[in-house]
Amino acid sequence: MNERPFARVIGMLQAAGLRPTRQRIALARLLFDRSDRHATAEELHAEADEARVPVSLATVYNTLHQFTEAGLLREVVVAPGRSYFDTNTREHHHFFYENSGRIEDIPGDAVSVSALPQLPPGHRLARIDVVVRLAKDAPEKLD
Amino acid sequence: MNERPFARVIGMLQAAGLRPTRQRIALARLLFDRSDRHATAEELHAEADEARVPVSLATVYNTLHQFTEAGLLREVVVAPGRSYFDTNTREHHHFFYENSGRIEDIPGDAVSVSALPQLPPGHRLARIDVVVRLAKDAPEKLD
DNA sequence: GTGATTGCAAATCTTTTGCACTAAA
DNA sequence: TTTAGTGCAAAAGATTTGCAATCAC
Repeated sequence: MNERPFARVIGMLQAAGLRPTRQRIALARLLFDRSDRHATAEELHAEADEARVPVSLATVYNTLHQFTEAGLLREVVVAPGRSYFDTNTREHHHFFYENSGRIEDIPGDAVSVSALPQLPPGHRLARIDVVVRLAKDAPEKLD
Repeated sequence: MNERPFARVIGMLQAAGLRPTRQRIALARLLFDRSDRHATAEELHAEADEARVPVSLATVYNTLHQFTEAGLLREVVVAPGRSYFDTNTREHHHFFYENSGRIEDIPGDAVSVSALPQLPPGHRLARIDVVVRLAKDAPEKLD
């Protein structure tokens, strides 16, 4: 196997102040080798198993949150009962396919908020999330 | 007490095709006697108990979903692990106070989406949700 | 009466936690 | 070594479901 990806990922972890352990390296590779990824903990756990890197689900959860705190991921909440973790941490928004539960980035600034409301006193803007919810169009169309 | 509210609420339920049972009437009154309400199932259940109308938590959940399907409520997802039900079903958006977990309507069209992205084929727009996430103001002013 | 609705408790699902064990520095 | 990180299994929430009892029509 080549080791370029390992090196990149190890550097990324160290830069974030996270010890590059076997499981963190494996999860980071799965997450960041593809951009604009929206993974749930469960999905990532399954992928790790398939990739022959056994990691406990608890560690997947811990790791996702550590990555999020370190700014490597962004947590996206669009559906009740589960969180998605987005490898795209730049400012952007999402399509949400209500039928399949899939999330997808809205490219570039194809959507933007036109006017900012007056913020309540004592508060600052943390982030604006725009979710464009999509339903299946016609009776016979698939997702 | 007075029975105007009962009549209004019973009519609302019947119009929605829901049999006006004691617990649905009680929950509807709690929900709709105040506008722009954002209740969680747990909160509403507690309120019902306080109002001396014992309703099981399961029924609260069922009722909230029935009301939502009937178009009387709108489910809002902003934080992992819990759903809010909004009595305002018109097009509008939300402030989310990250510290307290509170939701608040953004008045009028103080916020609006400027440009709609091209929708993926086979899909139609179900809804656009804009969440303006607020954090407590920092001691020092940043930019 | 008859079918819709409710309540309860158990079941599910996602996520978190406590703690002994293991591995990175 | 020493300390951070991991795994497991149990716990914690939030939500749902199965089914007998109850209520609206």
